[in-house]
Amino acid sequence: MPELPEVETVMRGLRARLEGRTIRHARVHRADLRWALPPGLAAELTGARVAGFRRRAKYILMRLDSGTSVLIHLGMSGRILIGPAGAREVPLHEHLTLETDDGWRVGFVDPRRFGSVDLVPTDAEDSHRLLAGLGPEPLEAEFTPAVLSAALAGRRTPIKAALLDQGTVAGLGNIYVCEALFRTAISPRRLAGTVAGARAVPLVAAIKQTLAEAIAAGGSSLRSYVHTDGELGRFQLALKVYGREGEACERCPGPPGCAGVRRIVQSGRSTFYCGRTQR
DNA sequence: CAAGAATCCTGTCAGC
DNA sequence: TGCTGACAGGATTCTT
Repeated sequence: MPELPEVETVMRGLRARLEGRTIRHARVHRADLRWALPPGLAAELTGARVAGFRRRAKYILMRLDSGTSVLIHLGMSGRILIGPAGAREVPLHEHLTLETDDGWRVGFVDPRRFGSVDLVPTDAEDSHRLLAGLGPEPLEAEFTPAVLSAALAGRRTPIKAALLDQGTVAGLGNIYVCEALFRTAISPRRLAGTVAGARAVPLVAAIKQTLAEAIAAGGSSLRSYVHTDGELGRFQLALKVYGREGEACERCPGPPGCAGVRRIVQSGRSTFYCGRTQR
């Protein structure tokens, strides 16, 4: 749900509210998420001072002064709600609530419970089993055409599936893979191995641009996803193909040349693309 | 080994 | 209005 730009936006919202603050109370309302919340979570958080934040792929890491980091994954439907402390009612599907020393409450809300929260030593964050297999960060300098080419070479899965694989590049999801492939006019059905080499150059650029623009717009925000401040992201207005089945593709004059944006299913997920210009 | 399907869970929306 | 089925931003685990 939240992909890299949404997670980045949420992480920045948390940083603005929590960095440097002390957590006065922490309470777990429900522990059976994708993975069970660690039994010591509330105790670890209570009284801790928040040192800082970091994002890796679609994960948020909240570093505590104690030397422990809180690893947060929003799954498909996870959100962070921030408001003034003191409300007596726990919002529906809020599984974890924090209260800060300066009077704010921060809630982790996740109806589908595909998200998770875990603890990891700050000096070994990247060794956590959920982070250990991740590919390069797409917005960092380490993500180059040569690196992507090496990851795609020889693979016979569709490029769509290869880019959704977090070991190829970390943080892309269904929306931004569709958008980046549209921008580079690469068919989502093309075998990944054939994108290694020359085609990887514009693809890397398009991935970086698409993600950067989405972050600048505060994410895409379809349906349930809401920012920490409760506002909806604006990037959905800029989506060219995702969720636009049947609409005219902006590169095509329309029928009879192009039937508009198509939707197909690849490995169980919807793919949106232009059948005429994406080859 | 690698690729695709099944799976976890709840909410929403379209169609009848 | 109410019911039913399809579908949803993810990522692991199970089957071919």
